[in-house]
Amino acid sequence: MYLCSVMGRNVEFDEAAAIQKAMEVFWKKGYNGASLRDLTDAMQINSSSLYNTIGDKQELFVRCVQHYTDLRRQDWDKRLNSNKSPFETLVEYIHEAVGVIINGEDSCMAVKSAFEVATNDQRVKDILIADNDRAYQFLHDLIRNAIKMGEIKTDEDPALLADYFNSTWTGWYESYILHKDPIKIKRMADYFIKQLTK
Amino acid sequence: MYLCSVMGRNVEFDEAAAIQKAMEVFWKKGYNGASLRDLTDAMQINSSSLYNTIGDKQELFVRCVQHYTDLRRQDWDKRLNSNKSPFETLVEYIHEAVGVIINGEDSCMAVKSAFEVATNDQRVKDILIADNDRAYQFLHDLIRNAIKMGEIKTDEDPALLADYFNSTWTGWYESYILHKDPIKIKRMADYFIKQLTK
DNA sequence: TTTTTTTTGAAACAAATGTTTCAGAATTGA
DNA sequence: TCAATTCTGAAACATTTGTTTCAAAAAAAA
Repeated sequence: MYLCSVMGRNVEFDEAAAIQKAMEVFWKKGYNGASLRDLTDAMQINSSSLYNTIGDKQELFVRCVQHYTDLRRQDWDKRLNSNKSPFETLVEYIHEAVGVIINGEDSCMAVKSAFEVATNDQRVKDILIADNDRAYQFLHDLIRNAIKMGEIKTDEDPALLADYFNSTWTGWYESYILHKDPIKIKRMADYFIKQLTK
Repeated sequence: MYLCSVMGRNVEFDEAAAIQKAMEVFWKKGYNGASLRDLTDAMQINSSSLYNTIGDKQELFVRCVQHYTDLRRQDWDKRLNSNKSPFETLVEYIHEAVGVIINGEDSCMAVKSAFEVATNDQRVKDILIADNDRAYQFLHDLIRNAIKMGEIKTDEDPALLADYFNSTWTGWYESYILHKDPIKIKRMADYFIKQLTK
């Protein structure tokens, strides 16, 4: 991708940090709502540097979405490799995820991007599909293992339950944007957990 | 709002038809993605006419979202006033809604708008809240009456179930944008109905 | 008809958009 | 050290943006 070939000056700015900053702008304002000035201001670089190293606005957005989903992947991996039981891990995840919805101020970038640009930009769509598949895998593994270990008793297909929760999830964000009602989200989360255990 | 006071020329274009056209553009491209040229081209009016009768871009968008939610309200009213039983109405609605997700090509404008602009535009947010409340009412009425008539047996709170479905709903749109898998949506819908009946 | 008021169409508006240019600064290897 | 190469900053680029202007057209009331 970037070869520090033979000679010349080195890139001055921290690319990873710049992507992080750009991601925050896109996350908040959306793809069309974020201007290049917004972005370069936050990244603290000149547009010439941006176009030299990363590329145009679309390319930058792709990188930001990729970064966003990478962070999620890391979180899921960490949780899967903990020494807690599957069901414990699942419940903890759901509760923490509710916390993210309630305390976060900008909803979920993956969801926002799916609705705003996934239909127009195939590369973004592919990244979001991969992210969604990993979310599904995460839930599916936990539910399946919880059943195997007898923590959950259900005659329902774990694949269906994973799909169902994976999508249910999105609606909680919308609900919270409109109603800003933490209790409502918590009740729905509790209901979902209850469905698993009976 | 508009008084055909005493004298002068009449408005030439059909405002309702123009709003409908503008709505379709916003629906497809989003608020920031739709330019005034896009809009006036579709509406087949000059921008001076737009600014004279309706107002600026924000005002136009508000009217379009209002129009979108009006159409939904009409649909719910019609269904509530049918001579079918509550449960029958509910199941029919869910199935038709699945059909809209699967066959429609632009997801749901209310959902897209919630994620793109509800956090920035209080007027849009208020319209979407009212719409969401009506959707809740619709589901709540049907579930409550179905229980009363013995069509549904559940020890769960109808209010919770209505909330739950009302938000679940949104995730099915995202799922379909990414995976374009009709079976997946149908299975989730069937699972939801099954939850109600047992 | 004439007068009065309003809408329309085309053009123009300033500001903002995404992107490129290029001279000079900086860093590397020789 | 010097030559070679690359990055940076500021400015400029052509478009596109949302919005306004205004003369001409149209229609209602006098």
